[in-house]
Amino acid sequence: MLDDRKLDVLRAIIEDYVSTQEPVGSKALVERHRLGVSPATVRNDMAVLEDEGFIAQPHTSAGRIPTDKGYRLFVDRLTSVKPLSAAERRAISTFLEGAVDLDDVVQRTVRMLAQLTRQVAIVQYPSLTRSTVRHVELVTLAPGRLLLVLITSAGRVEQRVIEVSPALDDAVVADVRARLNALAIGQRLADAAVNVESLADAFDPGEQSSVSKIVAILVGAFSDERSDERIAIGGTANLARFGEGFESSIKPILEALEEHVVLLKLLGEATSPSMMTVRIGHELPFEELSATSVVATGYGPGEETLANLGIVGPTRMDYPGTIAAVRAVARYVSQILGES
Amino acid sequence: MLDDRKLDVLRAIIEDYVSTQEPVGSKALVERHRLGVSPATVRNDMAVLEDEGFIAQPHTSAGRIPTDKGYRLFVDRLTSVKPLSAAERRAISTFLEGAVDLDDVVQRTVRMLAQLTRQVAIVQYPSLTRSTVRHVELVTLAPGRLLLVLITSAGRVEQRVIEVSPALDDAVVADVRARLNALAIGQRLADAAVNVESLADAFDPGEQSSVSKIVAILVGAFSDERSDERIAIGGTANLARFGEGFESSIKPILEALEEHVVLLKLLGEATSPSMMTVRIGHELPFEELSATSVVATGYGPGEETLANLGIVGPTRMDYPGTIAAVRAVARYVSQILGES
DNA sequence: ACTGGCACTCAGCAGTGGGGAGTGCCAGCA
DNA sequence: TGCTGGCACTCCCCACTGCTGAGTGCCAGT
Repeated sequence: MLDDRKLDVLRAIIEDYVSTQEPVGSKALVERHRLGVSPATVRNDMAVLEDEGFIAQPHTSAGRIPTDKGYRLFVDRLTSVKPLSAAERRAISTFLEGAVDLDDVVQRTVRMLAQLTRQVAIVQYPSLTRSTVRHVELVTLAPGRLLLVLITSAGRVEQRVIEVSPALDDAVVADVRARLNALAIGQRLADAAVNVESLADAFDPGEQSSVSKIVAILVGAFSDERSDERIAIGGTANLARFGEGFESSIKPILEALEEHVVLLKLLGEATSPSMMTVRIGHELPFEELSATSVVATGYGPGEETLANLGIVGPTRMDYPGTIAAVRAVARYVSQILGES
Repeated sequence: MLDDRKLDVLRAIIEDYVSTQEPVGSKALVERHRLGVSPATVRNDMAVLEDEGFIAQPHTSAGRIPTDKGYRLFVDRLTSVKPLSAAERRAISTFLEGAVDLDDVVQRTVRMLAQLTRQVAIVQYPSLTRSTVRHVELVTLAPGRLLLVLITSAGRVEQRVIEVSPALDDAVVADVRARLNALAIGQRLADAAVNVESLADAFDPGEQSSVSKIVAILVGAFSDERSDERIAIGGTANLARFGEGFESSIKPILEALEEHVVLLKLLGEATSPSMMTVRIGHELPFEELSATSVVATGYGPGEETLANLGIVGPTRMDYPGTIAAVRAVARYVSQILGES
């Protein structure tokens, strides 16, 4: 039904439309691509493609534009990943190497991604709940006032100030600290939460209430859902560049960018670093984003996925290039996280 | 030269223009405002105002719109702050009270500000260099691998991982920690940096190199300029709402929002919490932002200014309402920071 | 000093009429 | 059977036109 030439025609239409942003006609097609057939033949093919729903006409006597279904076929079957240039790879790697802490890694990543793809980039901070405990620190700031610091394998640091009464004496604090670390280090946060739960039992009755408060707050930090929602965004200025009939989509996108919950839904379920998720137009779970596509993937050291990153742009985008860029950035940042 | 009625006319023009976003004519003016004179008289006044540069005509036979100079006169002399409603005050206070840490305070503030003003809100994180040291903590993660945590009076926490060789023994680490705190607590960061500088001299030759590395990194953290550039942004979706001939300004604004250095310049020099800075159109140091105004102020406990916050919006904005909202939010957040 | 009246200007809008890009279909040819 | 050239048709886009109405500046009168 769809022979090779028809697929070629579809590919050519998408390529032209993406670069010119204008409906493409049969004549222009044969001129720009060596299809080896006449415009009339292409017209027949186009009619079939239109029947099948891969392309559409904005109005009679205009060229064709790809539909979401057309793009879908294109990314699934007509696309070969085009590797980044050596210069680009070098740029990514040196730029990311320069990061000094996790925050910096994320900021640099989002910048890099926005720059490479010329789209709006989104990077989720490494998930707390999915990483392991590297260290727990407990410090007396003042009598009865403690600072709890939690450091995870991905380099994230969370801190909480705790007021306890009665105040704990330094030796007890040291003891609590040692026991907490013994129970938690190397564990996934969820498991660590379970492990430390009954720690207070080991202490004198007079200290138990204070210790349980510490434990409660630590468990709270271990399982804080909110902290999984931290996100960095970059390249919003690219929104203005999309232009040409995309204006009406800018508002919903800006709104989505403000709502981190929506964003997380856009990035989608965590996928392994080697899997790319591409969702096109109406495939997204939001009506207003029907002119928008999302390209996302997971990242994290090894095959373990700590969080997602990706880009948001118009359905009319350069999928092969974008996919390659997202993948490359995900790999580099995974590597950086693995080293530290 | 500019009698009271002319000023009334200017005020009326600005009010109407801000609410309708359309050039306002003499007839419409006398209908909507009880000026007590005829359109013809108003026309004469308008001619004078135009000569003086306070208003302009987009084209002959159109109404007048205010110029930047007109807005300037308006905010300087024709405006009385309009207090927020009790409900708004209550909303601000309860919403900000709920914050759990500094990050949360800043996030909530920027949200609140965006919501109240319906503009793009910007909040600078409390300056590191301008606050004082609350606590310095030094923790051994592994032999030769230390974690340095710096807590400031505003609740900011910075951490650094330090590799030292030879490894320091726990007793020495405790000693360094105690001395650092003795020298730094309560000091402004810049002073603390000076104080700790020569700490290494007090240690054995074998330990000196490691200790000086710690000191160097701490001093680096004390005086890290980059960290003064941390900024939170909210309400970008409001950009889409400005609409109507403002589209061309969206791109420069989005670009400015990406460049934190530019943003800081927009927020301007730190002003005391009781001073408002209003910069209108061409008064801003960026050509491309000539259709944009910035309303900003400082915030921080007492009269001490830790950082700035403000909003960015079209020159055509409701200045009295916006100024009131920015001021109110700045006061509340200052209060919250003072409590903790 | 203010007002009513009047002539003038000009953006915006609706209506009009080519021009051109693109299509669908058909008959002819390999 | 599949490709091609030709042709009639559709309809967006653009430039042009004329009209309307809001708004102005000016002047003479109170």
